[in-house]
Amino acid sequence: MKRKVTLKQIAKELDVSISTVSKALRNSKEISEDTCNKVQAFAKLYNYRPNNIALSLKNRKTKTIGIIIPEIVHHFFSKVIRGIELVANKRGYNVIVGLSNESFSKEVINMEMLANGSIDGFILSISKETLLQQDYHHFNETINQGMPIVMFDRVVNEVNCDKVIVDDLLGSKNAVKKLIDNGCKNIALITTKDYVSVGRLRTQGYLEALEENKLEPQSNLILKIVEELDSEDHLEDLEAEIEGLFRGNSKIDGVFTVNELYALTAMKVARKLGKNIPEDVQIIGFTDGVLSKHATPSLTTVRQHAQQMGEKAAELLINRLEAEEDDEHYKTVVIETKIIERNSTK
Amino acid sequence: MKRKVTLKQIAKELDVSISTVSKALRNSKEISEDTCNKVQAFAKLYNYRPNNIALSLKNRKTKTIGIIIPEIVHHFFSKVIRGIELVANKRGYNVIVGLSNESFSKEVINMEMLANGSIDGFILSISKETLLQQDYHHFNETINQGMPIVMFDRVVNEVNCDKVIVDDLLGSKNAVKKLIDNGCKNIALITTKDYVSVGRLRTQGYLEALEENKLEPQSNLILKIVEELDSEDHLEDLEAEIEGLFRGNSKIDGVFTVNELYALTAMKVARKLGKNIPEDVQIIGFTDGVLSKHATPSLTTVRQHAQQMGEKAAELLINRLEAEEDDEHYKTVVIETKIIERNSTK
DNA sequence: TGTTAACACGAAAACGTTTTCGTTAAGGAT
DNA sequence: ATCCTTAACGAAAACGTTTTCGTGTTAACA
Repeated sequence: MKRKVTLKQIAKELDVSISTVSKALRNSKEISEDTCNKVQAFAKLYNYRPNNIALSLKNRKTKTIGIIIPEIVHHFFSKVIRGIELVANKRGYNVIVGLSNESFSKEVINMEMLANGSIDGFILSISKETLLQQDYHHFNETINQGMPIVMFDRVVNEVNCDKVIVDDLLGSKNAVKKLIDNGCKNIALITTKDYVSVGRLRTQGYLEALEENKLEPQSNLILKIVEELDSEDHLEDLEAEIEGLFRGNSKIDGVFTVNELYALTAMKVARKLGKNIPEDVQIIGFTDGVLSKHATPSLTTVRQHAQQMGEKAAELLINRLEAEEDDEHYKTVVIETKIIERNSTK
Repeated sequence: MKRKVTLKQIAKELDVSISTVSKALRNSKEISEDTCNKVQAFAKLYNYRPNNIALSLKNRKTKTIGIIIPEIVHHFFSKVIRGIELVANKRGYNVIVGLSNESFSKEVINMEMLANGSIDGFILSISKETLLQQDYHHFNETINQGMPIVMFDRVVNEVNCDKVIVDDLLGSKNAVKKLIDNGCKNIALITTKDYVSVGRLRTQGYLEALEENKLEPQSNLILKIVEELDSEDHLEDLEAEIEGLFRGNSKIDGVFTVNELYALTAMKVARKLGKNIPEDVQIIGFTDGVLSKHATPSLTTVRQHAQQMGEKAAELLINRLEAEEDDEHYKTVVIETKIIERNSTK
């Protein structure tokens, strides 16, 4: 087992100084061609690679991006990571991942672990608990220490930084419009509680679409799911809630949901109640994940371009990291959504 | 914007030496109580945190684990990551992710980037291209340089290291046995080409189950899909292939597939051909992902316990990293599979 | 012969820690 | 008055780089 070889060892072996070795490897013209060749040959032979940690310490930058997301077993977030990784690697950066698991304290701890020199900047999406508590001091402190942050998807006005978001409002509005254009008169909304910003915005899009089409919003058509039911373990409860919605309103002929799972469950319930999709009820879900494409019938969805979001976020961060002077002007990039028509709508 | 404060700055400010500050912060009894308090108060005020990079350089360990996986937008791999992250964080390690994208060269490059000091050890699953080329020198070189590797799922005998695998053979065998017990006489297999080790093993399990039950394997019941059709973009081609399988053999009453997607597609095709599931055809898929649970009918699967695999892999790696003397004896941990019965079987 | 310039290289600082090994002064023992 | 111990602290090395600034040698030139 041969340990990694260092400049010092090469220097000793070749009986020159460390500086000479370093310069020779970088083809400095201070060093004679002879010595250069000798050093390079030796380095190649022993497979010399500069130690990243030493370089990081010296350069005061790590060429590493920290990602904090609430959950990784999730199509949307893993696609974002892929996008980040793609451009990060292309530009010579590594990516280090922390999971907040939707918990405030894990988010804080993870950020603290990484902020102490391990990374150059953050790309993150805020955990639900943090959104609920509205405590954003850890973000602002990090930024104050000179470490840039780019937020995506779940963002917040209280923090001044670059952001990448989907146009939740417009995306939802267009989806609901589509249902209206397709002839739906009684469109139900299945959404989350309002403190999740994306839930709130998508709800707003729903309402605006109704309003623009002179449809009266009816409170008994709107179902706000408490977050506990989101987990895979409470599918029956979720199903029961949605069944309640349908039973309470037999005229429902369209459903818009803020995520895939709600949409699939709604389809399941509708079928169970003897309704045909899309003939009797048309359904559109926000978030285009794996489930939608393979559902029966396949689900019409609002695609978010998750990978593109990741790419954009990485670009914003790296540009800022490599900018000469720091730009106090923070951008918010809006990624357009797109309706993917499948078989759950006419 | 206040930059991160260092020992040197504290020392200067308090007019003591760097050593004194360092010791005071660690409550060394070499330092008077008075000085200790003063230093600690100052450090707290300025929110001093030791620089991880400097510590890494000094200690010659980074407390960071490198993960290389072929693909992150994949339920199985993201669950493994979650498992790794879980125990890594618990034991004070961070996790840095590299994606090989199933490419040999990206795998090599990613490993080289991380191996030069950024991490203490690897957890990885081999890319398809690497498996195809059977070139494992980068793994062995890494290990030779003293950096431990733990492989999971896609492993290979040519590399001597700790491994965590699912019992693909037994899992498949049991699944096929179940189909046989349920009355199936003509069981089709939809698998991948043999160079993917898991595909090969699962195929073998299928064959053994048949053999043990005195059923003759029929080559026209076995469909080996070329990897290109795996992607989401070639769903129709995949469908066509599977339809060919069914049309070529109308007596098929059971199907075992090596992944979820094949299973779902098989269900789709069967339905299209007027067959009822599970009455006419029963289906079991390997890999218990999101699709299975939400399919219609829901899919009976072989669960792999991906998160548990990640946890185990992380344990193995960290134990080795923190072991006093290095143990030349490498373990292979086998994670038991479990059949999750749903509605695609009787 | 003396001055200068080019060449080839080395010493040392710096990045931020921790730790070993002094060093100084005070105080007690003899 | 001398010796020894102890408390409290500082200097310096080490981790592995890069880079700035010497420095010595040689050759060219007046």
